Order: sequence, then structure tokens, then C-alpha cells
Amino acid sequence: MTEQMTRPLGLRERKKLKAMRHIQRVALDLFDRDGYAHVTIERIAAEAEVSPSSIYRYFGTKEMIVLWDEYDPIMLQAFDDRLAAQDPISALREVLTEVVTAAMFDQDEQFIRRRMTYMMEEPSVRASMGRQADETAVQLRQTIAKHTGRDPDGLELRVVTVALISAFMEAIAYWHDSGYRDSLREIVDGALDVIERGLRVG
Amino acid sequence: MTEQMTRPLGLRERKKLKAMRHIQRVALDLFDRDGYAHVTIERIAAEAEVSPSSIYRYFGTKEMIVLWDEYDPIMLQAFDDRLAAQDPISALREVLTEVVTAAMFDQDEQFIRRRMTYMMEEPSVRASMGRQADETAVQLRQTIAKHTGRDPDGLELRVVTVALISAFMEAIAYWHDSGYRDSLREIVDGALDVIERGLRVG
DNA sequence: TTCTGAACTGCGAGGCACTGTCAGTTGACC
DNA sequence: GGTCAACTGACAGTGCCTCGCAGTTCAGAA
Repeated sequence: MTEQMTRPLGLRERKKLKAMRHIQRVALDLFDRDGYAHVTIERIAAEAEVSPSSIYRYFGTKEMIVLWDEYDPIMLQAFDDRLAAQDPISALREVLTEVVTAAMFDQDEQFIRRRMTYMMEEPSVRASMGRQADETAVQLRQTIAKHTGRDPDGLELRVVTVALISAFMEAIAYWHDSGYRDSLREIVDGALDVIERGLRVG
Repeated sequence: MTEQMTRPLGLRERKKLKAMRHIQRVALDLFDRDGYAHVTIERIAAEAEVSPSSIYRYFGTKEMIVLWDEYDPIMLQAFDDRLAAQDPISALREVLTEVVTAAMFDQDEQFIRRRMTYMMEEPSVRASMGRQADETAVQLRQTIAKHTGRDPDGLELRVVTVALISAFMEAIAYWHDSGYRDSLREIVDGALDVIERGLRVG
């Protein structure tokens, strides 16, 4: 069992989280003002009153300043929990709709949309998101394999997993392209329907 | 109609193509010897006897030296051609199996495998491939929309397209991870089957 | 064949993301 | 309160990539 309990969280980790939130917020403000490419790490560091070294230690790359989301690991955990009593598809569907939309109102939705815009429109950020999706896919299929006894490295499970993830990401892209008009939850639901039902020849 | 005939190809373009092939081959040799990260553009340029500027003009980025494939545009064209008389799924299936495997013996397969290894194992190359896949997805769904009258920006077509492409890429990854043991054609066929039939709850 | 414009090439300078190291500091655990 | 590990900032360096400029090469017409 992956006993990943939400431990009390020491002072050290609390400070780090606070710093990361602060840096991300400062960075996004600068990006909005001057454009992603024209804002240097050095400027973000100065504005946030930390050293550039720290930013790299926290986020690793410039793109991860946009991509980082403190609730990401919670998603995977929520999925793992539900898998004990549910089939993978509906478990994933619930996590991707209920939990995602729930988290979006814990944080404010406006902030998520601002991040989303850079994920969609800044090529380097989008590429990094793709890499992140790959890693998520690996964890996801291992989790599914653990609960269902399937071969985690079999072609079928691998293909199913990436199809679901890329459907989710395309739902987000669709949401963005249509000006965040409709509810994300419905779009994600619709995208998963398409994958689940399979292809119909027009 | 996208009358993209294979025009006679002037001297200028012929030289450029020859240079790009040469640079790619030289670069891969160096990568194999010293590792992707330890080979600088400057070294590639020196070894290939061109200027670093030219490499950037040809490929744009270091990753594209690995990713570039002169037959890529031909694939899309082949797909467009078949779409006039076939449904999208089987047209894509044919292109992704027949044409891909055919092109692999025009060039030598060993060379493609070497490139593939960097695409799979070098994170930055893999990320760039993801970006390239996104662009392909856009063109693909516009082509399908043109032939079937569907909405090119509708959620359903968007999701179907990215699902097919990511299934194809996962097939390649599977092929790589299993040591290039089975035939790529069969793996791709199997991956497309999974998408086409839809998901079964275990 | 020769002329003219456009495309291509190499060169040099520079910006900036990112890495590694090293002292100095701060929180964790006894 | 003391010890150790983890974190932080400062600094130097590497290499990808961009831009502008001058010289060269090809394409299309005269």
C-alpha cells in the first residue's frame, strides 16, 4: 500500500510551500505584464526577494514555475483511493471532474486560467507539460495495474492510459480555445465519452 | 485542393537537403560516441564542416537534428490522398503501417532506430517530439474535416485525433522499450485497434 | 551569357537558462 | 542547548540560441 498520509508538514516544508506560491504568483504577474519570454529568472528572483538559485532548486526549470501545482500529487492519491472500490474508468472520470473542479475553487479559478493560458500558448511550457503528462501516464498505468492485475507494460494498458490522458489535455485545450466559456467539467466528461465509446466511422 | 506536387527540386534545395542529411548523420555519430548532452552544436558544426549558424538555420534547435525526417511531409500528403476514397480511420491505419514501414526500408532501419532511441530517452528531444505531435494533430484534424465535413474545431474530432496520434506514439515507445523485437507494423495495428474499439471495463 | 535581386552562408557579439561548488545559515531531532 | 543535516545565496562557468552584418551563391530574365 502506498501509505501517503497527509503528514503534519514541518516548518521547513511550510516555508518552502509558501515561498513557491509566492514566487509563482510574482512570476505570473511579471509574465502578464511583459510576456513570458521577456521576463528573466533573475527578475523574478529580485521581485520575489529570493536568489535565482532557490528558484531553480524549487522549480527546476522556468516552465515549471507555470506548471507547478501543489494539488497535483493529491489527484493521483485520490485516484488510487477510489480504485479500491471502483473500476478505473469511472474512478478516473470522477477524479478528473469532481476533484479537479473542487480544487479549482479552493484556489481561485482566475489564477488557474492565467496559468493555463501560458501552458497553451507558450510553446516551451506546452512541451514541458507534455513531458509531465508522460510521467503521469507511467504512474497512472502502474496504479491501474496494481489494482486490476493487468500487465503494466502491456500494449493495451499503455495505449488506453495515454489515450485517456491526452483526451483530458485536449479537453483543457478546447476549454482554453473557446475562451473558458463552457464548464470544464462537462468538456472533460464529453472527451472521456469519446474515448470510452471508441471510434465510429463517419 | 492542396496541390503539393513533388516539384523537380532546384539546386538550392538539393544542396540544403544534402547538407541536412550529412549534418544529421554526423551528429548522430557524435551522440552515440559521447552522449547527446556532451556534444555541442559547435562540435557538430566543426565535424560536418559547416557553421553553427547554418545548423540553426536548418534545424532551428538541437533536438530537431534528431527529430527531422525528410519523409514526414510525405506522410501527411499520403494521408490526404487516401482520404478521397477511404474513411479516415483505415486511411490513417494504412499510412501509419504501410507507408511508415515502406519509408523505413528506403532509409535504413538501423538509422531510424538510433534516432528513435534519443527520442525516447533524451527528455528534451521527447518534449520537442510532443510539440511536433501537436502540430501534426492540428493538420490531421483539418484534413479530416475537409474530407468529411466535420467541424475541425469540435471537441469530438479533436479528441479522436489526439487519441490516434498518442496511440501511435505509444506504439513506438512500446516498440523501443521491448528492444525493437516485434514488427512495428503489428504493434501500431494493435494500438489503433485499442483506440478504435473503445474501452472495456476490466 | 550576363545582369540583378533574392536567398543563403559565415562571423562575431551577446542574452539568458541552467549547473556545480562552496561557505554561511537555519530548522529537525535528540 | 547541541549536533547534524538540509537549505540558502553568491559566484563562476557552459552552451543553446538570437541578431545584425558583410560576403557569396543561385534563380530568373534580358
